Amino acid sequence: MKLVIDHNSSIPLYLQVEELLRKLIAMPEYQNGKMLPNEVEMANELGISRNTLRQATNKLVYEGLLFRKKGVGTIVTRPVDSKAKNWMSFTQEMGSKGIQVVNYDINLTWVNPSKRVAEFFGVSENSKVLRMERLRGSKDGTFVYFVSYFHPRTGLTGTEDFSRPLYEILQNDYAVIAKLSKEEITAVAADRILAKKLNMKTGEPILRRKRFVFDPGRRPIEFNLGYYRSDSIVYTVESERE
Amino acid sequence: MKLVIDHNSSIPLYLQVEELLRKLIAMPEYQNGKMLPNEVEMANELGISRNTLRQATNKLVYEGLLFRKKGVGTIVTRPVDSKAKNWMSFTQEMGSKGIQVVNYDINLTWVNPSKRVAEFFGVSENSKVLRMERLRGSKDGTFVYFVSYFHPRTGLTGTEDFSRPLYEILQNDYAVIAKLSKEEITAVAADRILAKKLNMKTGEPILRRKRFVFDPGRRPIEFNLGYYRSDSIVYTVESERE
DNA sequence: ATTTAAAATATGTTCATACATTTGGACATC
DNA sequence: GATGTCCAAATGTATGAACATATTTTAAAT
Repeated sequence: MKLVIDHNSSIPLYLQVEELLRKLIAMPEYQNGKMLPNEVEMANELGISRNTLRQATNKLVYEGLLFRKKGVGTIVTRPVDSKAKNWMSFTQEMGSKGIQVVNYDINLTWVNPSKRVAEFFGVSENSKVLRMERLRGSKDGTFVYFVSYFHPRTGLTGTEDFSRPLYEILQNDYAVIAKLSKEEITAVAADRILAKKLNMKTGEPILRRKRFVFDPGRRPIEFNLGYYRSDSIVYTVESERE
Repeated sequence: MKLVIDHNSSIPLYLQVEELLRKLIAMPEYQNGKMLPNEVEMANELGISRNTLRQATNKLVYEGLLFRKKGVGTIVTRPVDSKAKNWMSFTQEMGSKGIQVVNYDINLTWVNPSKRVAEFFGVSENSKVLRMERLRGSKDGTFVYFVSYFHPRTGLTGTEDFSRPLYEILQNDYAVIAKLSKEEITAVAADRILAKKLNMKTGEPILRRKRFVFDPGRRPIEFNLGYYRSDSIVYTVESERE
């Protein structure tokens, strides 16, 4: 693609470049984790300063369409849309409280998605999605939880270092950014299987969380289903209204 | 307010300034449409370049906390919808789904607060707070929940029309505005009393929500403790991150 | 072959500067 | 009083440069 802008236009250069970048990263050859040309080179090619180019890219970075890695380059995530903050992964949540989290068990298989999960990912119920099951808890055994993560096309192989937060793995290694999360929380009674996993009695109350995770383009990237021993884990929400 | 930053810190100047600005615009004298000092002057005062100052401001502009008017200045906006659109009172939630909510029982008394509630309100455990207990549900009996509301000094008398949403009553009649909410959600087993109220069996799982509510000045205005039959009520959360 | 060190590469931060554009007020004019 | 002109002030756009820092690649040393 030829990178050209109009230096005599009344439209500011940085806006022209922003538009250009949007078109650029929408092209197939830039989809999904590809790197943009480096800043200095690209600025030269466009006949603008590096600062002006950065002014253009900043907007897209903020929107989550691009993200920059110092010393490496600027990487295309996946398209469109943005807003604000909140939520961490559980490792981080626990880590920030000085509690060490241990993966007791990790199980990786390809399975047929349930109807709802298939619908969420927009795939057939006959297709396969990656399911990662994790039993996790603190070293001292004061809390335990069990989560199943479902992934469609993210390219996870199963050989990753899963002691790192999952979102970090996805972002750094696969340019997939978790941006929006919708969760449903209910209380359920532990069945035999769960009770055994979580070291509690059948029928005792468990907190169940279904989480639907989207990338900046509102495309589904993960579904996860978590069961938490509620005597040890409290789910907290903070929200503000206008 | 003295505008000072640390030029020898390892934290980038623009981030320091960003934090500073956040504090600045949170102050009463900058609330609601007030203008910030102009860029050139402010940059001088901070001992940084105008560019660096703008880099800091940009973030807040993007978040909607500030907006700039060319030829005029930079203006502090009204704090608008910074986090989740999330949380309404339950009446509204249900109302928006076309389900009619009925107050089966309302109980109003003055009680001593628990240790945590006393701490939250900043009052003594020997003082009295208003407790309003509500058993509510749908007319057809498909769901039921039980909530206790605790209020310190809001002036509620108990003679109000409680078919209206509580937040509406507080806002319209007492100029108390619920702005921030922190919630803790756990799963617990129904005890005899709760089981009877909610028409379920002892030991069955219930969703318990503790909610701490603050006004715009971060002053505590309500604590409430809700128990929800989880087979009929799902708690949903939607959050976005940067 | 493995480890270490250095260099190359890319983004990150910061500054100084210049000119453009928009707005609002002062002032003169009709 | 209404209108128009001009100026000052504030943000908007753009450049060029320098150095910092993180990452990867390359080369050297062991």
